[in-house]
Amino acid sequence: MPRTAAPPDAADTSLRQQVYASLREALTSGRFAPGQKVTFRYVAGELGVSLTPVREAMRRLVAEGAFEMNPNRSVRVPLMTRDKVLELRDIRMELEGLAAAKAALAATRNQIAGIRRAAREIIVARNRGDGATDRQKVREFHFAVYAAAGQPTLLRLIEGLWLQTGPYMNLLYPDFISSSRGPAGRQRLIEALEVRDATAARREMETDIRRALSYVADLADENGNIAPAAPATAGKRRSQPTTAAAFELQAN
Amino acid sequence: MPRTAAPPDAADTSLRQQVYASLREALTSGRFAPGQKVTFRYVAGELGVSLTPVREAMRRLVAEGAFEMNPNRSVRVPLMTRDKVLELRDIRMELEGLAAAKAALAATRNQIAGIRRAAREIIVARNRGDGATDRQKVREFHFAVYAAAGQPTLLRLIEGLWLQTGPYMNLLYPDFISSSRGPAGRQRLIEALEVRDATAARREMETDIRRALSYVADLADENGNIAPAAPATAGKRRSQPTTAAAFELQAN
DNA sequence: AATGCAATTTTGTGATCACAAATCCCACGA
DNA sequence: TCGTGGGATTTGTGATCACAAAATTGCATT
Repeated sequence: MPRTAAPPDAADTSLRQQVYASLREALTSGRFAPGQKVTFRYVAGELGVSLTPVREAMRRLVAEGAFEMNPNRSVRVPLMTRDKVLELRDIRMELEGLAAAKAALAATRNQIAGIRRAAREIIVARNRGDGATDRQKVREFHFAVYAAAGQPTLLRLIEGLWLQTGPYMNLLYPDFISSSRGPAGRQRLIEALEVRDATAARREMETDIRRALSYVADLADENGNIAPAAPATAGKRRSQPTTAAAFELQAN
Repeated sequence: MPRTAAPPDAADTSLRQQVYASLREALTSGRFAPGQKVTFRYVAGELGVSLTPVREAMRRLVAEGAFEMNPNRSVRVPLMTRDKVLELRDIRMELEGLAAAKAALAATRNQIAGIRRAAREIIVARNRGDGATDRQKVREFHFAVYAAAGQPTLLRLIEGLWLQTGPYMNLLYPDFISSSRGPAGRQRLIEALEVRDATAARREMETDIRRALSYVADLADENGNIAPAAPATAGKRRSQPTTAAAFELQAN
């Protein structure tokens, strides 16, 4: 079937957008291993669509740095190196620090309440030992702050940066959580938002990011590589166990 | 013809990449007016290629914010508003300030020489009243600094931001240049790079960007719009003078 | 002259086809 | 046992086709 009509309202229901959302979700939830090759036809087959929307979605992800492309024109999940982590750390400190500062000046009472709620849910999930929910809520907490800044371009840039660190934050979560210093920093950040102290909000956000990504950088081996040099191909020639669960089209 | 072989070396010779480069050039050189509608078929016809590479190139530019897409799925050059300029100003101060600081720590003697050369060429062009060369050299000066930072992800982000401000910097150049404070700031920046003073380099870069974009923001009318609310369509139905020179495929 | 409204054209989207470059596989020989 | 070469397969790229939603035009009526 060539197409299905577009509902009157609803944001973007194009297949391209759904494929994009699906791949994003697959990346942030760690469904693809770093270094893994991902072919257009594999994704198209998995999602039951033609190559066209897959190509556009994957090209966009390549442009965003979530995938990388060999000179031999094959697409893979980027391998992380110490240098790249340190670069991302410094960029994120700037941009997410800026967003926190803006949020301190602009956040509404409702937005602060939402941020506080996310902070509570992190504690609950962590006490239960529920890693998946923990990570999800940490993400919600951060993006609730960034959304409160009310700067759409800034938000878009930050989303792109999270997408690049995403697969690794999942992979390294166990090591990572054990070094966490707990909810004190988030509490101080929330207080800074309440009293409109942009400088303090920025400082707390920068400190949090510096700690997290410096920790990740220290996990690098002597060659500067961070995760397993795991090859793996998702294009499956030679059956391949296909242990990874197939992913599905996301409605956006 | 379906394809032409790819040279052994050379970066990316795909049509998609060439179309992307062509549109980028057209945007930064002000060949498209803000608010102008740009259709896939128009670009494809102008460049003599099929829709496929044009779609991929333009979608990427939409993702980067260089084009924007109506809910009715038509692509246009974004209109600039005061709020957007101020947001871009603050983001660029952070990122380009960071790049300048990193450049101060990492720039080689050769790189500094190249930066100094660009600074000289700005002066020459400006004295000649050659606006086009002036703008080009200003761009080269800045990107020579950013390249010296040696941070590929940071460089990519900055390029995306310049692409968003690009069409307007051209449009507003005459007003803009009259308010410029001359080469003193660039000279101080170069000196900071030479003595490896990251703090001073960052300060100079931030000051430069703040001044330039604050000036642009002040050009907004009472509605917050900056450039002409010029409609215009490049899809040309109803002949249209077609004053704009056709643009060409770029080799990268 | 202004305003609806239907017919026509334009335009974005997705599927499919053709082709060449990469990659893989397997047999063959040192 | 370890390359090595050549044929088969996979895979990205670009062109083309089909279709529906939008935009535009043309005409009729007030």
